[in-house]
Amino acid sequence: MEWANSLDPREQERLLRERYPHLLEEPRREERAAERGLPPLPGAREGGVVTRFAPNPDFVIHIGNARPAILSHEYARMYRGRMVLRFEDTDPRTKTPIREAYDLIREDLRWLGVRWDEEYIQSLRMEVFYSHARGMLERGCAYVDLCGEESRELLRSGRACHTREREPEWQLEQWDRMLAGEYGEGEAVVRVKTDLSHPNPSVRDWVALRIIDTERYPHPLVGSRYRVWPTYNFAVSVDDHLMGVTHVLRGKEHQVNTEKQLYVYRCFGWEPPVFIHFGRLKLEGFIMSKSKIRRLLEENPGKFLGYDDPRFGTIAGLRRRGILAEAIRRVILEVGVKPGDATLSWSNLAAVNRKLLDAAADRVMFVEDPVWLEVEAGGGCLEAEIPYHPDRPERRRTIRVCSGDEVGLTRQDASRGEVRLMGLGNFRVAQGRLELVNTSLDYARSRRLPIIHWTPRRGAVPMEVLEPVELEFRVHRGYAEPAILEYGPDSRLQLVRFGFARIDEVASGAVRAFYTHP
RNA sequence: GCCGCGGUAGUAUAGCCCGGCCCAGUAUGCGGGCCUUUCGAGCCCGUGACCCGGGUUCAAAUCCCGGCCGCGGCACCA
Repeated sequence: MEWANSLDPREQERLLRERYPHLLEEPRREERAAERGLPPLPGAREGGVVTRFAPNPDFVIHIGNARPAILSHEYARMYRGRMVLRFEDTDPRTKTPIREAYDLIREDLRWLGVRWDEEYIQSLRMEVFYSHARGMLERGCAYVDLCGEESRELLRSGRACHTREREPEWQLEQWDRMLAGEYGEGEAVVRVKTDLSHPNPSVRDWVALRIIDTERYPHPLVGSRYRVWPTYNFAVSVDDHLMGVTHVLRGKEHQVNTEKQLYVYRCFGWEPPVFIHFGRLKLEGFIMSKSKIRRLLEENPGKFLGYDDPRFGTIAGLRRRGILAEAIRRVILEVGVKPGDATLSWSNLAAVNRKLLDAAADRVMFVEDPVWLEVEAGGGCLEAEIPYHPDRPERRRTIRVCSGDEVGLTRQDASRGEVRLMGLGNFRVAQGRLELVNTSLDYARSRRLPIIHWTPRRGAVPMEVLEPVELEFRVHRGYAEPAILEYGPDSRLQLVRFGFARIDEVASGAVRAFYTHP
């Protein structure tokens, strides 16, 4: 084994091919297995799958929300079905939608590669919910509860408001009164008749529609046009059916909601979709919670950059840090639809991202906290021709360095004695100077000289790389070689021997970037 | 507290439905080597897991029972 390890990889492969050709077949089969994506969807048939992603536009989405979005999209595509995007904005009071969030969510989804075929906004479909509320009342599946607070007590002990027993005509009359604005908040609600002895009290005669004073809490899209609003469970049931949704993929926090929603399907005689609930998805070391992020933003003005701060687990934050959409897709597809919770490790996401980035990102030299040393090259000049990417040697820049010029090295490299400056030549560090030994690469190899990154002082660009560490930034200050100015914001680079980074801002000749990962 | 759902290496996942091919596969991490004008990538080797306890069985990660732990829900939120 030791012998085999000491061989050149090419030699290893050659020997393998010669002696054990069947072993080389093996990886290909495994590779195919690894690419086999999601498990089949129960009850799915080609062309007959409709999925949906239904966010509340009260904030941007995070990587946990990306799971249902990506999975829904992926399954719809897998079966050549459709995907619906539906904004669930039916609570202008406690989960007030934000006007900008609709677009921010669309943008995040598009960036993630999620394509939807239809889009709906629930606050624009109020008449649909009203007519179905009427339908429920007509059929005796629901009633108008006029008991207010008392109902909660009643329901807790398996009883209900006396209006539950009234006939449909009476219910419809009350319903019209609700719509006419004759009742205030809390005075009248429409409840769905369920099993009053259901073990979960919240399921017992759950509320389908309630009154919200939109004069006080206007909705960002429809203002105070409506006072009667459907609850999540009612709106979802109606819409999922009307939109032909066949498969609902959502987190397990919705398990109980599924039970509630089934009452609506039963009332109308609709066939319910297949419900699939999966566990929570967290990203190690990141804050994902809407409320927490909002609080941090409010309580520390100036400390955070916004909802897309790279220290947050929002899609926008990960994007700003330099994570690629494809990396997020891959890890989410790998996690799949298990009911258990999953905590993505950062190193795992980083590894997937690195693999993708490595093929694409140009290599540029950035020297943190440089030591400037004067070059002594026998009075002459040297030119370093360095490819931007090892796989594309034809694209390269030239850096010219003459005797008397200064170049910057990291403190550590400057204390090494003899080094090879990448692309330039071999130098001895002595008395604060860099003395040229020769330019032979073979020499550097035979002496096993460290091959290091560097920057000329002339034209060096001040650069700051911000590395997210929990809720802080570790700031790396230094200088990058002049070529960095060829890249604008949103460029993703590999800073040689430092790590991957995404340029966030280039202002007055200085660059600010975020450290993505090693 | 009540209801529901889960527990495979540091992390994620395969296998569990239909017990043997699993002294458990893969990815990532970690350790080492080779290669390479990067401490990156690639290649090779190694490392490390079936929550615990009973039971059924010739045979259990897989089936049954009990326990422990984790998560979710218990809104006129979504």
